[in-house]
Amino acid sequence: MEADVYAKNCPSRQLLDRIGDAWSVLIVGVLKDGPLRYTELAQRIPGVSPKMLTQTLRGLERDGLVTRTVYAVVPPRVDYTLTTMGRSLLGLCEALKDWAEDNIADVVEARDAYDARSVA
Amino acid sequence: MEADVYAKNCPSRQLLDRIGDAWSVLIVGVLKDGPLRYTELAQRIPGVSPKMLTQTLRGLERDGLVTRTVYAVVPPRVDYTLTTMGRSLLGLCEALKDWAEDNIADVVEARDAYDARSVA
DNA sequence: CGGCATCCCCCGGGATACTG
DNA sequence: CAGTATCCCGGGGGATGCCG
Repeated sequence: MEADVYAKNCPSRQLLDRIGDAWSVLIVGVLKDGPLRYTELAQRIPGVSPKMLTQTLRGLERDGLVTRTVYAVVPPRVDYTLTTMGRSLLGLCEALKDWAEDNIADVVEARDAYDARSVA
Repeated sequence: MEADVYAKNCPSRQLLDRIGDAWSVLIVGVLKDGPLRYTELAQRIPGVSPKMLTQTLRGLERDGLVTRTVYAVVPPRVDYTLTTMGRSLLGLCEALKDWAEDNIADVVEARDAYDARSVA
């Protein structure tokens, strides 16, 4: 299989979009220690709307990165877990997260410098 | 510096968006072997519109990941190069690209299975 | 609890055309 | 060559409200 993200119509480009999506990265990252319920996910990812949370989870499930388990109890309980493929993405997500956190200071500085230049 | 992508208002989230952006990943990846001109970039990234190319390059430049060098010649010549920080992203971009290309087959399969289930 | 439906607004981003 | 300018459409994504 010769997938090539530099090929215009290669589906691997869509995949790049998915794993680049900030919500996806955050969700995968937060699932690293085990299954979480819908509400727990919402709590650990401040700022995510119910809509985006559901939507992103559905996408991850469809792509085989996350498993959705429904328990037939009252009140309802739904667990989300990483699949094997999802777990293979963990390293990348953490690296992404670490890089962002390590370099944000320099980036902010670069932005200020750039913006100051534009004004002048 | 305590950056935390899981903090709602931390600028590192914006950074996550930037390095997650597919165009950014592709541009950084294609610059790994050295400087390229605007047109060369356009050629090596099929499907990118002039607008998105310029816009993404400006963003990368502003964030201090790419250097833009203008030569005062006719016809005009502009080179784009990775900065040191930009180069520090290279490993990540390649890992992203590799993961996408390695796993797209499984993902497509998972999607088909998921969609078949929905129809039924 | 864990959603899905709806409304609605904003803007990302493609296509096209023009300029220094 | 390396953009900028303009138009325009689709959809991303927030807010709200309802259901099993």
